[in-house]
Amino acid sequence: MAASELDPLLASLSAARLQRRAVMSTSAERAAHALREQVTEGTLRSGTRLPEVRLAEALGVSRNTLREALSQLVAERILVRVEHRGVLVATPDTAAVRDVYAARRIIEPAAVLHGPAVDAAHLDALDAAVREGTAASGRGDWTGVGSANQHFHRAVVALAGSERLVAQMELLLAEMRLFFHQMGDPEPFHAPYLDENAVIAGHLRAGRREAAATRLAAYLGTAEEQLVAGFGEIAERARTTPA
Amino acid sequence: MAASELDPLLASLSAARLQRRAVMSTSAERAAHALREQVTEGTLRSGTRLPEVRLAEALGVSRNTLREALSQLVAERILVRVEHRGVLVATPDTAAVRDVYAARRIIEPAAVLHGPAVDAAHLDALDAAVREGTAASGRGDWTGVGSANQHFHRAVVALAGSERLVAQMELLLAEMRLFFHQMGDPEPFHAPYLDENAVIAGHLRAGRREAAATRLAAYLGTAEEQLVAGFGEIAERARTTPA
DNA sequence: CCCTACGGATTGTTCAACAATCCCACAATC
DNA sequence: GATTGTGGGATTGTTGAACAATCCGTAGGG
Repeated sequence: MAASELDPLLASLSAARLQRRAVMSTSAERAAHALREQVTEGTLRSGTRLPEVRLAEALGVSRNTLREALSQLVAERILVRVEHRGVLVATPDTAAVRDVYAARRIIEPAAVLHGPAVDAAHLDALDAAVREGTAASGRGDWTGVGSANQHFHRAVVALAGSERLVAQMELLLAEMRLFFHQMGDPEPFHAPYLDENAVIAGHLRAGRREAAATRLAAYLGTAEEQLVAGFGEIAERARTTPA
Repeated sequence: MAASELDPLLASLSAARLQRRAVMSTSAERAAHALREQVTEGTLRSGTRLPEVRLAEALGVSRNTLREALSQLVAERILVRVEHRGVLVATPDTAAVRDVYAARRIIEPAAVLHGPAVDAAHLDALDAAVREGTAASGRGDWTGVGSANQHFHRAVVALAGSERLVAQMELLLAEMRLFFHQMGDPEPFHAPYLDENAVIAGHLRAGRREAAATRLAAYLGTAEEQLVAGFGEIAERARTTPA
């Protein structure tokens, strides 16, 4: 009947409505988004307390609404809540680095090896992230390189074909931003991996999954050790120069 | 109506609230815990709406506190929030099953193969879960078998040595409970896997990681197909008997 | 130097209210 | 008869103010 003519239109309309909803969202989500950005950009540094009243005023929302936003970020491990003391920006330690990398070493190589969704779209996403990284590197924009790296690893996990796995990976990657912000000079933690990403993307495009997986696994191992060493230096400095 | 269906539940919730007060810290967490339990136990079925005022009264907390709890459960994918319509118990579909299993097929075999934490404590946890399952099966307690199964797979992922990965796995397993509650007869979805769990635990205790991993991967494949078939039947029934 | 009491600040939680939005039933229209 | 307005009621999103519980720094007292 005429309904079949109408169906695609109806579908596009309802899709547009959902999208508008997702963009506008509720004020709690907007507040959470703003805070998350401040933390991942490094404007809010690890350990800073977030007093509810002042923060609520600054964000233009009520305290109750703010608390919903804070709870969400606590669930994402970006913030930490201490009872009757408030929420603070999480301060990762060596154990956090080891834990995150233990998870990544399970997920990422397995996605590369066994992911069922190695198709054109996902390969293009990988290449796009690689290009984004080299472009940012050319500008000396190391924060940009960090974002590009994040996009690369999200694209890697997307090969598994699971929205949920990607969402969980994004939590790990957001926590990684906290790691980097604790390092002094970001360049040595990002620069060496630009070429690695390109090589891995090339392997995958050529169908050499095992090569890509082993390269990625090695990559994750050295990156972890480098970060742990960085945290060791921080601890050393804190020990020798007490407040 | 849905109201009369909800009432006895509300009563039981308010009864349990005194019990938990001493154990858990904040009342938002207590409320979230109580609700999560009701959903995973199957008392609250998929699709039921959770009106804020009545639920807040039943749990003995204010509406604002309840909203914090609901937000947390929404983040866990146990509940779904529709703007201006409220939160409902999530109703998974075939896509959700496929997505969850895509994630599990990445994480679990990799944890078995490459997990660095295959020590006595973790092997004991596996065996304990196996015993818990056979015991529950002996009582004909299929909900108990489901819990034991959940514990088994949590123990499998714990081999990876990452708290965060275990936490993420627990979200997937909680969502699995929703799948099972939509199936009519739980037995065929739990019984076949008791022996499999025992075999896998045995392989791991003997150091045969590859054998354990391949067995686990096959296991996950058949379980997924079985669940998808179950959901197909539900859809079929809904199509042939319209409301 | 250690302990303790005290006061201010912050959180945990509640309550009451209002606008925005959705749902449903009913009337009006073609 | 099916489709389209059109209230009215219920529910959510959000706010503001309030109070008790708890923490933290500080000032005395031993």
